[in-house]
Amino acid sequence: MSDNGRVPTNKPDTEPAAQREAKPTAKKKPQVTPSPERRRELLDTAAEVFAAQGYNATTVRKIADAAGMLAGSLYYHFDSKESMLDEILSAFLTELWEGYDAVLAAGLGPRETIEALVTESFREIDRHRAAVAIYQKESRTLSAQPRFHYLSDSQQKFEKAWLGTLERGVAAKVFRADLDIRLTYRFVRDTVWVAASWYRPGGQHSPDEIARQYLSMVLDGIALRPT
Amino acid sequence: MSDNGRVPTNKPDTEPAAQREAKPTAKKKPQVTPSPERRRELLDTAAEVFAAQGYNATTVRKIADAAGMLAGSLYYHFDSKESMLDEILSAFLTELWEGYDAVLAAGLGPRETIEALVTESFREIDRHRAAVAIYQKESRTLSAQPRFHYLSDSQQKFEKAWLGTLERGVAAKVFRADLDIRLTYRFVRDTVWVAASWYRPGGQHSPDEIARQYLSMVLDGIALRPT
DNA sequence: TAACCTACCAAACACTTGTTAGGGAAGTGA
DNA sequence: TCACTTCCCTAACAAGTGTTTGGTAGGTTA
Repeated sequence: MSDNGRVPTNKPDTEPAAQREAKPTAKKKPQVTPSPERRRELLDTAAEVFAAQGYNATTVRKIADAAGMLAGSLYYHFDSKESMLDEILSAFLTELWEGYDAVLAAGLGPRETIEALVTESFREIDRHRAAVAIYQKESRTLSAQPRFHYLSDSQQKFEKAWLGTLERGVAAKVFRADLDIRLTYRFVRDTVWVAASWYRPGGQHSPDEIARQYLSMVLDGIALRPT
Repeated sequence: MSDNGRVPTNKPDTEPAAQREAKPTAKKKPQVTPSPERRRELLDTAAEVFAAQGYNATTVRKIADAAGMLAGSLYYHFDSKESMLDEILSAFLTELWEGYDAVLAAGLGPRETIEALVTESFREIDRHRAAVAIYQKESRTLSAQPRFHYLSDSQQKFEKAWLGTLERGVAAKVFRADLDIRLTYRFVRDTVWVAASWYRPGGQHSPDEIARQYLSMVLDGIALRPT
């Protein structure tokens, strides 16, 4: 994606902890225990609204509307609008890196690694369309905030994985050596992730088919060459 | 770009008109005449802030800060935050279409047309980086508003030009016929315009050099093929 | 029945938002 | 000197913002 890095700090762990203990130093959230299923539901609708309107343009009242409740009621489940965003993004990144790490650990050749990463990316777009769209729009500004520093971490790890693979490919003479490698990296990265802005699940092509055609274009180009 | 269409309605003309006449039916803006140069200056700083923070996250007070004045003072030059955005985007689109129309009228072959359009696009990104970034982030949501309907118009015209050229190229056997043409369109379109998110003028590569390498990747792919 | 918990509502809070109204200082032209 | 214009400031406005507080209906457990 256009701005990413380390595998996210395991938010899903730190937060339930805060709920369980309810230390006297922690100011908010008494010992209520909202169900995780309902939280997931609400996060999904929140993600849709964020993706459609943009995070800042989305009011908590709009989210509540979409969820069929009043604004204040959201605060039974979450302690702020920001932490909804946080949970949406970190959940997405956690799952993304599960897939990526598996690919990177498989010991494939450079070309096959790129193919697997692209395919995996389109599958993530398919599964987390809203989260990816939010990430695309907001990550640049968010990563300045300490709370969302894990976005920068992820971005760095992301760049290392892709750039490294491309460099391996150049060394192994499977990728062209006459291109600026960082330009190539941004090219491949962006072409994949912008797709989240137009992709709709259940469309004409499956994620794997889109990945196949994208890879064909990126690797071999769109020009017809004489046989 | 990712969401575009017709050449913008000539805003630059309708508005000075409204100022000159000052009809009794027009509610606001008395007969003051702010200098166009100062307006341009302020629009440039506003565009930078919009691009950096996002339109909705940008308060008029932040713009005023960046311009070294107070929020209310902006309303001497503009009648709303929204009309600043309007002017930024329509000025950009006007210039963009000047370049595009010249290319399309030149009667080039399909491949040469794509090359010229891509090169022109990177030059526009170089000149209107902020406006392009704003356009990328906000056009999807804005085009729903009647005021910004010219964004949809531009998007349609844009798609027609690029898709038509690609189809001509397939018919002329200079582009591959085995790809989904709409996928190809989005691929080429997005690869070009996302560049606005990372491009900084005065960087390592000139716009023309970036265009050259991008074209090389898009047309011939990044894979090294046996000679 | 009583106690308790979950999930929401009703109503307000302090603050920020875009915008406006009434100036006033500095310059220009007569 | 006077009138006028340009450009900004001060101070406020109403609406909308995220968030909190104190409930309460309905279910579950004892």
